Amino acid sequence: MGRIKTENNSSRKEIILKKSAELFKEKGYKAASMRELAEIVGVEAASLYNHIRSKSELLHLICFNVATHYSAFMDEVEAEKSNSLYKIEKLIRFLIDGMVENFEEVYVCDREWKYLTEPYLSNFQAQRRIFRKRFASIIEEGIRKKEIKKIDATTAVLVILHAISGIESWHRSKQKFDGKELQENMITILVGGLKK
Amino acid sequence: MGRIKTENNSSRKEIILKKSAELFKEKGYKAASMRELAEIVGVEAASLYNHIRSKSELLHLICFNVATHYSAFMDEVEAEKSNSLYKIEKLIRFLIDGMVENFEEVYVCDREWKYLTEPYLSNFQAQRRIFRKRFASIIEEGIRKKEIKKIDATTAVLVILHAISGIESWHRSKQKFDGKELQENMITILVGGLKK
DNA sequence: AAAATACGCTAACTAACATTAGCAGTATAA
DNA sequence: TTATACTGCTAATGTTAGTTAGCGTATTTT
Repeated sequence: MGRIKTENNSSRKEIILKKSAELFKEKGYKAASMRELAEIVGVEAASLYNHIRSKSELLHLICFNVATHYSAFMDEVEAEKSNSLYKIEKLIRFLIDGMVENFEEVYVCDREWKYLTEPYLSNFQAQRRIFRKRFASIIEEGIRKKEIKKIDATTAVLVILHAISGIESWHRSKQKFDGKELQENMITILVGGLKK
Repeated sequence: MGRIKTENNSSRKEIILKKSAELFKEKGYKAASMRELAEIVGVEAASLYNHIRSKSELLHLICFNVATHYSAFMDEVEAEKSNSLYKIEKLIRFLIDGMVENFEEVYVCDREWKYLTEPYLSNFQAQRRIFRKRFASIIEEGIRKKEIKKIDATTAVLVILHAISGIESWHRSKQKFDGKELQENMITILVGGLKK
């Protein structure tokens, strides 16, 4: 078939990874086959294994890339000296940006992580739990400081995260799509719903 | 193995359907196998086919049960003579109730519908599109009547629906769980975010 | 230029999958 | 009680899956 084109200093493995995220997003991890992936990449299925260890390696690379990215941003936000509502707004904007820019990876991480194998599965779940707890702490801080309504912080986190991960439907319905406008609308609804 | 117990006037087919929803929810449609389902039901895999036509029939029965249920409730709400915010609150409560009471079916309908086969797939997508449009119309009506902030109604629908479908995480984190409290928190955040 | 490594190919393997055929026992209705 | 439909079983079929082995060619390194 010919070899994988390796342009703009991304390795062959990175190309496979990127294409696999697109495929996993479209078909779902289980329904996506290595033969399909190979065809997209422009190579025979067996050739993929010169670059990757297994199908499941692709999934866990995708998931942990996203998780690490999220965790790093949370570090930044926590370090900041500003009120809780602003921190939350910043988080929401970051998450929406991530959804818009790295759509496939984030989507796969959100919806397909359950097919991770041990020990990655447990590790991933732990990271996710921690992220949510840190998010909830910021909300609780806001409630204590009377910036935010008295609500259950866990539920609020859940509402925010799932509202954002739902952006995929948006993607499908409007092809030309204004990330900024989306952000402003969601901030209005979500931050508006929290503000006292 | 023995035959399927058919207690409290539910047919064998209904038992299989119920169990399949649980299995599809836990493993995902593609990853769930008929052999697993058979074992759960207490029978050999081949025996299932005395009651159902195929694996995919199970999925489309689940999805269309939910879709029909949703559509019927939307009829009710639209017929009502009340302000938009109240209608929206009613819809949100209904959707949360559905998520809490028929958890598996709703979850599967939400996350696994893409594995429907034609012509069911197109049909389902159409029904879903219509439901969302009707929901958005109620929000737009509220905006016109100045009950609701000036936001993009489509985005608002998306935020609400995905926030609710995210209740699954809740399910996992707290086993003993108060549906009413969840409802009040979500109404506060979501309706609060819309109200002018 | 020679040696070593990277890469892609064909062919094959094993496992799991949904589903069907055909047969036997069991409940139901005549 | 006999006939009919129902329900379950074993065995088998055809597909598709992920992955490996082994070989040849291209590229990179020495």
